[in-house]
Amino acid sequence: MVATAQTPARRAKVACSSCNLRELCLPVAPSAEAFARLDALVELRRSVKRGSTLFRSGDAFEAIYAVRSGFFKTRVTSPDGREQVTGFQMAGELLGLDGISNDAHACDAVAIEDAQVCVIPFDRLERCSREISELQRQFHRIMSREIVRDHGVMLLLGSMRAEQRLAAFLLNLTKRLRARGFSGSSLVLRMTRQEIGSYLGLKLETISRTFSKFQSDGVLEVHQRQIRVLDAEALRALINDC
Amino acid sequence: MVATAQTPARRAKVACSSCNLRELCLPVAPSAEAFARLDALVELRRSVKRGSTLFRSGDAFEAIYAVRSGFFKTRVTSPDGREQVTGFQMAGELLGLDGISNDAHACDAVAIEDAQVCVIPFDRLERCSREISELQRQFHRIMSREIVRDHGVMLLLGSMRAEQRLAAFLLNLTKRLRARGFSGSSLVLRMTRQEIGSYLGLKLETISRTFSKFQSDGVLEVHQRQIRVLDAEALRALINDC
DNA sequence: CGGATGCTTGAGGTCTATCAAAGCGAGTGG
DNA sequence: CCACTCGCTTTGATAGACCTCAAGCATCCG
Repeated sequence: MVATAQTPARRAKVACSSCNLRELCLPVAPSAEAFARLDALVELRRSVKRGSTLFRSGDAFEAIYAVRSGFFKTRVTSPDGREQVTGFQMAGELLGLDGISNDAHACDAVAIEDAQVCVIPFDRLERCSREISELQRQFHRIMSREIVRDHGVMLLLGSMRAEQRLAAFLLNLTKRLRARGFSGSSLVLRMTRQEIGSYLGLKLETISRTFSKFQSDGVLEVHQRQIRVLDAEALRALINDC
Repeated sequence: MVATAQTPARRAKVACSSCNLRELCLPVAPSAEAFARLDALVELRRSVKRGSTLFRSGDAFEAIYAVRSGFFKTRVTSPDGREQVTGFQMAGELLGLDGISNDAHACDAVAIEDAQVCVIPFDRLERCSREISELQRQFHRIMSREIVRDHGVMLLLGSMRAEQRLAAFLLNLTKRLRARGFSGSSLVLRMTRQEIGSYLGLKLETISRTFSKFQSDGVLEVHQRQIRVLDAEALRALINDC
């Protein structure tokens, strides 16, 4: 591992007010005055090399993180080593909310490609959100959105079959990519079949087979991790019909 | 439906400071001054008859609710009518956090036995938590705990088999009952096999069969909804060993 | 008492997991 | 530059867990 791989800090100029992700991220500031205060929120950035962790279950909770670039997965592990991917995070999304409850992180956050995050010290965020009610509201919204998202995953895991799960996964992914200015019909998966499978409660072979089926049905074009969505409507129909 | 079934309000004297659930609930107030302010948080109580809803998906979000007595389930429903129970809530637990994200509730909360809740208007809670940092922190802890809990359910749904799921469910239930002063070795289920099954991603027949297996293994004694845990260690072993 | 609701149990079917082998692609070192 | 290796993916054959369908039983309540 190279020395720079884990560089914990980089004193680059950090300013939420001029960040092109601010529409998607934590700080929705209404007034100029609020924005000025917000810029003090983020202390520094941190780079995380592909394959290494931003934090691990059990680590002391100090800060939450906003993904600036790259891609993460979060996972929980049971005592006996069962592993479950609980989510994939891309630019503008927050990591670490699980740590608040016990002052210690409850999952691992692993970069699945080289990434950079903004470090938001949590005590500072709480202090700030006591003074800027819009920030407080936005933070609450984001936590709530995470809860709603998790409920959606529970619905998926509890009641859908393999094809429906993968369809839902792809539609969710393309929606988030589209929100970031990508086409949404053509995408490169950043995660392995195994990671997708873990997230969806399926085995990697099942993911692979389902991709193949979608391809032979003319719904997708699949070349390894290169995916082209040919018939998004068919994916949507899978979920909404029976 | 009876007129009293949906009685929206009851102007009983409501005071968190003298509530016997305060250890489990939202308001952990450190100072007497803080407690005085907290008592203004809860506006009123509301009774919910068994089978009727506290709120439904789509309802405008105004308040969160603390269960004072009774038992709730929350459920999400997909467009095509698939239903997933996302949780069971007992005294001292909060309901409605899902509504913050969109100013509208994202799930249904159904009383599965006659219940009473404290209504906590959300704007008031936010205002209050801007002034009492301990309340703010506690509220954040509770939201975070909900996220961590959901991740645990995802692990369960994504990687456990029927026996393990039911074992985990029972252990969770007895733990929460014990925290409320009940024995934990003997309990009465408030929910049907179907509701348990929905929560665990299984069919009611599978729940029934698994109960029967636990009984023939000498782990449980089952008489309909009357459950006696004979060998909690065996349940724990099911989850922790492969 | 009789109907409604929920629970139990059986038999057979389906979906997904498991095990196994081969193919592809990217990166490495000779 | 090519051969090699390693990680990831694809595909097949088989097995197992859970679902589906169906019937009968228990419990509650008007």
